Amino acid sequence: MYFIEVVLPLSLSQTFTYQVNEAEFYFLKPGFRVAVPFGKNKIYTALVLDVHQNKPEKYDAKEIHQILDETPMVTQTQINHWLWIASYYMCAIGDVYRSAIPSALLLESETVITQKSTDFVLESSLSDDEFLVYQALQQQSSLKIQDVVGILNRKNVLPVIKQLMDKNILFIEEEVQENYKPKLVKYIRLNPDFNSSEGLNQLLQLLKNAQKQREIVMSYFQLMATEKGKPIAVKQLLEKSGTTAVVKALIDKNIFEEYQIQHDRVSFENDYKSNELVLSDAQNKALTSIQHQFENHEVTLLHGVTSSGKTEIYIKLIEQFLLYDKQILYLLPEIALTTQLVTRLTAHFGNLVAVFHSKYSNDERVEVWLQSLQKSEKAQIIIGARSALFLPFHDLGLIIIDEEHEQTFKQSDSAPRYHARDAAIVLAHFHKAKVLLGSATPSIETYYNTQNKKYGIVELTERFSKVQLPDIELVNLKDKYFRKQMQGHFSDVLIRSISGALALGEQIILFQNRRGYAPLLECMTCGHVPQCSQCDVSLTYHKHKNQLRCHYCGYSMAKPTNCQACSSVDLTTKGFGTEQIQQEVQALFPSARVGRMDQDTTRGKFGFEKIIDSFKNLEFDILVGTQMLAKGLDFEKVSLVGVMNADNMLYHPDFRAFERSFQMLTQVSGRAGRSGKRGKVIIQTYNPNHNTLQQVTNNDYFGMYKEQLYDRKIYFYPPYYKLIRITLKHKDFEKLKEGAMWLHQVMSQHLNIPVLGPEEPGVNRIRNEYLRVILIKIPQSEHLKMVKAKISRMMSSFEAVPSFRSIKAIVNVDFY
DNA sequence: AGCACGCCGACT
DNA sequence: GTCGGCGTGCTC
Repeated sequence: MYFIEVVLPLSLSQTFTYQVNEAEFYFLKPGFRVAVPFGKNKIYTALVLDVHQNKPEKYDAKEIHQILDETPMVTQTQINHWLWIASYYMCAIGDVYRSAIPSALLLESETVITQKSTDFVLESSLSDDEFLVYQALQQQSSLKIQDVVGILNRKNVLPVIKQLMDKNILFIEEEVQENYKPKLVKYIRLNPDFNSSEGLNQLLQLLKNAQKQREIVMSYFQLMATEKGKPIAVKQLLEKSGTTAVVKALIDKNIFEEYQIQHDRVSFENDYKSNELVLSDAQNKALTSIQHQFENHEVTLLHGVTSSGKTEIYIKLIEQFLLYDKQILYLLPEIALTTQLVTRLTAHFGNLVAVFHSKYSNDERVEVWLQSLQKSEKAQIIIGARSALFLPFHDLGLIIIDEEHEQTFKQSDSAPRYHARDAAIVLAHFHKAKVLLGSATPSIETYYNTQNKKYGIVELTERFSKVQLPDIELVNLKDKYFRKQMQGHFSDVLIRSISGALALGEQIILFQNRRGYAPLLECMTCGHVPQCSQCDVSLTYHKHKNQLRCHYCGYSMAKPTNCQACSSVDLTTKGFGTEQIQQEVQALFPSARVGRMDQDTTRGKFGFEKIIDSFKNLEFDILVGTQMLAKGLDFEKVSLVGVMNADNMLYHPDFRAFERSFQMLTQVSGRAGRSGKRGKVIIQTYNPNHNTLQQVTNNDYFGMYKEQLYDRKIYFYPPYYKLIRITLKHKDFEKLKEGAMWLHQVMSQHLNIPVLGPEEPGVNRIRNEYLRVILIKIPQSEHLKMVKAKISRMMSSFEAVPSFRSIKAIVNVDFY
C-alpha cells in the first residue's frame, strides 16, 4: 500500500492522504503537483508534502486523479518555509499554498454535461426545465454548469441535472484544463529550396506577376541582412510591408515556411551598457562596512538618510553576490516602485533581472516561477513586492529589503497574514543567505535589533552629492488662525514659499493624509452627519463626483441637497482632504498646474506610474497627495514640501502613531531638494512643540527611537512584547458581545500574560458586521510556540461552542 | 472553498 | 402543499 500526504489550495489546516500505485510511489517526491478528487465531484491541484506507506485507519484513502508534473514544481525549502509561515502566523497551510503559487498552476475541474447516446427520449416525460436543458444539448454537444444557469435563468440548477441523470438522458464528468499557455510567436523563413542563387532566380520568376508578394519577399531579404541571420518574426515582416493575407498566400505557395518559437512574456531588452558605477567615498565606506557586518551577522541594517544613494550601494552589493553565482531577491514595499527600479537595474545587469508581483498577469507569473525553478539566468535577480518571497529560489545569496519600515510589507487583509520582512529573514536563514534592510527611518523593532547586536548596522549620514538635508519649518496653526494669516488651509508662510518656488520654476509637493474633499458633511441646523448604512463611519464627501462615499465598504450615494434628518438645506463640511487642498491651491495660484495623487486618482494598472511620470516630466507644478508620496520616489525638481496638517497622524489611536508620523514626515520631507539645492519643508500643526515634530525638524532619529522605546517598555508593546490580535465579527451584536467575553475570559484564565479587551474598535461595524478585538501581549520570557499552541487550542474550543460557531475569528500575529 | 443536508418562510 | 432561503458539517 502506497500513500501520499498532500495539501489542498483551500483554507484547511490538515493535510490529506491519497493512495497511489507502486510506480507513482517511486516517482513522486515532495513538491509535485497532483490532481486529486476532493469532496463530491471536484478535482483540485494538491501539492505533495510527503510520500509514505502508513495506511490511514479511520477512512479509505481515495486514489489520485493524475500527476501533473515531471519534476517538482515546488522545492523542499519552499515547503519548509511555507510550513513555518503557517505555524508562526497561525493560519492554514492551505492558505499559504494557495497564495504562494501562481493561480495559473492551480488547475480546477469544471463539470461538463454531455448527452447519453440513448436511442429514444420521451419528451413528454420531461418537466419544462428538463426539456430546456435537453433541447440545448441537441444544439451543442456539451454544456457547462454556468451555461445551464443561463438557459434556465436560475441559480440552483443541480436538481434538474440530477433528474435528467436519473432519467438516463445525460451524464456529467469533470474536466481539468491547464491554465498556463506558453506564448508562441509566429516566425517565418524562406523555403530552403530557394536558398541557392538558382533557386532565387526561380523565385523571382515565380512572382513576376505578384507585385505585393514580391515586395514582401524583398523586405524579407532586407530583414535577413539587418538581423544578421536571426529568426524573422511575422510581425516584424508585416511592419515593413504587406498584409497577413499576402504572407499567407506565400506560405500556401510553399515559398515561406511558418514556425513558432516560445517567447518569454516579460523581457527587458534594454541595451545595457555595463558602465562602471562610481560610488562616493561615503557610499564606498558603507559598502565595505556592510560586507564587514555580514561576516558575523545574517541581517544588517543600512540606515541612510533620504537620498543618500542607497540604491547604488545595493547594486554594488548585488554585483558581488553575482560573482559567486548567487540568486538575489530585492523586495520593495510598493508595486509602483518596481518600474523605476527595473530601469535602473536592467541598465546594469541587463537580462539577469526578473520582476514578480501581484499585478503581473497569471501567465507572466508562471514564467518567472519556472525561470527561477529552472535556474535560468533570467531569474538571477528578482525584484518584487512581498509575494515574490514565495518563488522557488535556488542558491539564494542575498535579500535586500528596501524601505524596511513600510507597513505594506505586512499582509493584513487575508491569510496568510505574514510580514514580508520577517518572513524573508527566516527564508534567508533556510538558504544561509544574507539580508540587507534599508531605510532612512527604520522601524523601532529593527533598530532595537541592531542595538542589541542581533543585526549589524551601517550608518550613512551624508546625502548623495552632499546636498544638505531640507530645512524644516514648523508653522503654528493656532497662532496663524488667531492672527488671521490663513487663507483656507494655507498659512501665509506656506503661500509665500509656494509663490517663491513657482517663480523659480521649481516643483512643490503638498501632503495631506486624507483623500476626498472632506471627511464629513454636517447639518448646521440639527448636527446630523450622514453615516454609512453598512458601517459605523461617517461618509466622506467627494466633491468632483458630488458623492458621499464610505472608505470602508465602498458604498456611495449622491450628495443630498438637504439634511436627511431635518430637511434643512444648511449643510457644511468638516475637515479637509486632498481634493479640497487641490481646489484651494488652484484658486490661490490660478496659473499653476496642479495634480493630485491618492487612491481615487491612481486606480488602474498604471495609474500610479502615469501620475509619477507626468510629475517627473514637469507636466505639473504642484502635486497634492496622500502618504503614497512618502514612498521612496525621486523627483529632481522638487524644492518645497508642504505638510498641510501633521496633527491627524500624530493622534491616531495606535501605539505606533508617533513612530509612523516621524517616518512619514521624514520621508515626505526627503522628497525636497535633490539636485544641488537645499530643500524647504513646511509643516503646519497645532502642536509645534510636540516631541515627535521636534525630532522630525532636527532629524533626530535616535531621539525618537529612545523616547518611543521607553514608551514601548512601560506600556508592554513591541519589541518587548509580541502582540497577537484576534478580531471577532458577527452581524448579531449581542451574540458577538457574548462570544467575545467568553473567549477573553478563557484566554486570560489560561494564559498567564496580559489579554486585553474585548474592545470595540474605533470603527465597530463594517459591511453590517460588528467587530470586537482581543489583544494578547506575549512577553519575551514566554515560549512563543507554546503560547500560540495554547491560543490555537482555545480557538478550537471557541468554535466548538455551537452558538459561537458562526462568529468569524481572525487571528493576526504581529499585526503592526 | 464547494456542496449536501436540513429546517423554516412566500408562492403556485 | 413546494421552492428556495441559508445555517451546519464534511471533505482524505
